[in-house]
Amino acid sequence: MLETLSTSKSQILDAAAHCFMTLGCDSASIDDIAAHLGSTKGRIYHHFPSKGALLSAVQLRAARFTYQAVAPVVDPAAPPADCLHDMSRTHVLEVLRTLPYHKVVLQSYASVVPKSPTDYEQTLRDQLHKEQRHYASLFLEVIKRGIDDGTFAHRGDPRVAMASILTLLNAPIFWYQLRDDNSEAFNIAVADQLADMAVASVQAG
Amino acid sequence: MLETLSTSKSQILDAAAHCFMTLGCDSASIDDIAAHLGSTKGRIYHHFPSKGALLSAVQLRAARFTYQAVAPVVDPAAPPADCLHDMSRTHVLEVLRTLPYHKVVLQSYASVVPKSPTDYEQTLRDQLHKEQRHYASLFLEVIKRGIDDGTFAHRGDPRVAMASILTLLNAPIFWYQLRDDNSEAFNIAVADQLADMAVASVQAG
Amino acid sequence: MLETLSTSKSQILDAAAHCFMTLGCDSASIDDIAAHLGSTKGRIYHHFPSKGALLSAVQLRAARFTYQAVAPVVDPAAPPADCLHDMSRTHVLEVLRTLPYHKVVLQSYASVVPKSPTDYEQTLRDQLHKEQRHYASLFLEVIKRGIDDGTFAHRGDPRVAMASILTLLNAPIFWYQLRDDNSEAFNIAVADQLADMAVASVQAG
Amino acid sequence: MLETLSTSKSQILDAAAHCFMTLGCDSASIDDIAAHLGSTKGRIYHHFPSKGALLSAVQLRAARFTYQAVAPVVDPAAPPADCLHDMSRTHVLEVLRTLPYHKVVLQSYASVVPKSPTDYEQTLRDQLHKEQRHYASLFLEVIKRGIDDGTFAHRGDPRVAMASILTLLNAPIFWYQLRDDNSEAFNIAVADQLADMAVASVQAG
DNA sequence: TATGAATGAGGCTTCATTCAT
DNA sequence: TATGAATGAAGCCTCATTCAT
Repeated sequence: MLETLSTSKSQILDAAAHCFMTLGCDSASIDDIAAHLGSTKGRIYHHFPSKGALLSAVQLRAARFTYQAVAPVVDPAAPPADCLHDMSRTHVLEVLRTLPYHKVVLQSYASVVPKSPTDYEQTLRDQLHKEQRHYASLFLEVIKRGIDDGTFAHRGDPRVAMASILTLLNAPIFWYQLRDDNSEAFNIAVADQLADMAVASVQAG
Repeated sequence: MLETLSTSKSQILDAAAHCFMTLGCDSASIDDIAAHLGSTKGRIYHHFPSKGALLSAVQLRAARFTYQAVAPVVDPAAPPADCLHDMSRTHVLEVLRTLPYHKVVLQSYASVVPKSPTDYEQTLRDQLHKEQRHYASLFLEVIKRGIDDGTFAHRGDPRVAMASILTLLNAPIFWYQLRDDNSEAFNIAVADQLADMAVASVQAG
Repeated sequence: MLETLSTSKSQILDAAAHCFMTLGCDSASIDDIAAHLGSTKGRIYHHFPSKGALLSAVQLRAARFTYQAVAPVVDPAAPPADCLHDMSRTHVLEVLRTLPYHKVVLQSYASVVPKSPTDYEQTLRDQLHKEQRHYASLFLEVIKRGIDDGTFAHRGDPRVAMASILTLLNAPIFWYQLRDDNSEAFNIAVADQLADMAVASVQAG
Repeated sequence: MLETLSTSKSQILDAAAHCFMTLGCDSASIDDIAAHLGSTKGRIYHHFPSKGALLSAVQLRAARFTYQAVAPVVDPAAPPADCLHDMSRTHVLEVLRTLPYHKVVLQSYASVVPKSPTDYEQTLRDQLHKEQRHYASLFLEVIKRGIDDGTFAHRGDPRVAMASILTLLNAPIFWYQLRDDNSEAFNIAVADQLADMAVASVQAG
């Protein structure tokens, strides 16, 4: 399931993520991506059967970036508030590190099903949604645990809380600008501030 | 500045918002919108000079929906926590009421500058950004006021807090499904839960 | 045949000639002409049944401008060289005076039959060609007279000579720029130079 | 600068020249040209980025046809009258040989700047004007030489004389009909008559 | 594996024209 | 007489995709 990617495939995915981010998923053409790679589109079509498949591959990689970063810090034995804080902080840092991929995911969250997806593309999309749900469940579990032990307030639907926290943690996708002078210290400060807010937003009064 | 729209223009905007939401800003074609209207695209081009201008008009309307709902409940004399709660609750309710428009705004937040915008389109986009900044400043002011009087915690940059809260309040855009059975009670429950979380996320520990 | 035009019609023709000249016969739209008039296209359609009819009316007026200027100076009793010189000089001066109209004629000389002309439009075009042939015959007659009496050289086909001379006299259409500082003296100098060249080009060596 | 064209590009240019000539620069559609080629418009857009670029390429080729024919007969050592006669005769013969291309040039002389030219299109147009000016200078030089040595009359501006002669030599573009029975003898007769007229038009009385 | 030519469907836009008022 | 809304046909151009090499 988590097969490693060839160098060529990985290069193509980076270029695709960059172009999808910069120009938009729909506006970026296969030619744009090929130009960014310094080759022709034939190369892309040898590795990915269609534009939709390429897009899904980018989104899948984005999901796996955060999963692989956050999963190790999940600790069912730790106090829920501490655990949620660690997970949140790690999530934000990873999102900032691999921003283009997550900007692409955002665009497709907003958008909708393609007009006529291939079977293969549909399979990829199903796989993506499955992994996204699994990742979200990591956050849902810790929140439920906190509600059960009284750490977190019991307000409305826990799934709404989870979705809202994940959205809050993704907020930098909207305003963070990739620059050369983005110091690691700045990223950490942002991650800490958002993790604090995330925990506070569900903490019992 | 807030000129009223002719009936024909307003109908076109509603249809455009619906199609942009359903099919995506890029995928939705002018023909799709015309078909939804039951007329020809000539009608659309008689009122809007380009697809980009139509999109900007939808986004501008979205910004004005929330502004006109929230501005009246801003009360500089009220305690910051109460004020922020009222504003948040009102914001969420208005977003749920006019969801298609805000889904469109989300998509264009994610996306990027069009490849070659007209001068006129650029003007519309500038106007939109100006009104969006003005709206955001309403939230920034109350947050600053709360930090100053000790109600809210002083964590990092207040602008990051403001942006994160607005993103959190917009979270239903990602998961809320328009249905016939969406009771007003459900909307109010969601709005209360999110307003609670928003205030808690910045409240002093 | 030479019915006088109403003021409104004449204004429309001037605007049309200006737009056709500036933007090109095909590129200039009825809206462009209406905008130049400061009204809407309805006004144009009240006076001219179609764009083709409007174009033909402009061309017809151009033909009549030169005819009405040159016809009076045709003098079958004068020496052919003198007569041709007077006609040529007068032609050039009139062309410079009513340049927009003649630029339009040039464009349609170059271009070709419209794809599907109306009967009415075809009638207008036939009328135009008839008047153009009649005007050309004035020049052909004096050239033939000069060849007969030995003033002019007998080289090849007299009709080729006539066509070439008319083209030479119209040459300023290609390079003359309408400006505020085009003095009458300048126009006269150009007219004299071209009339000299025209006569010399056929004069017996 | 004078790169050779691929076979495919050259075929496309021939078809374009023919269609532009037959139907007019504006009326001829890319589909018309593709139909004339027996292929799809995709093929044309693979080689030329826009209709304007295609038009400019045709015009550039026209300019180079006459330049490459006339440049070899320019002889600064020859008597001006002889030199001008040879150049004129050669020009006319070449124009008759490659008539479609020159009819296209005529149309665009008459017409005007496109409404919103691309940078690339503007570059092509500048290149064209540069080569046209250079070609015209060949004629201007010999005329000046004739005026200096007394062969040619000194009437007005030499540049007006040059422009008028070139226009006179291009006159057949207006009336010459491409037919199967256009004998070479006929072309030569026309070229001789026009060259005679051209030289006579500037000869000292 | 990669390229360059070619296709064909579809989208945006323009515009002459008509019509109700 | 003039306007403003609306239509429908057509044109330019883009682009994902295929194929021969």
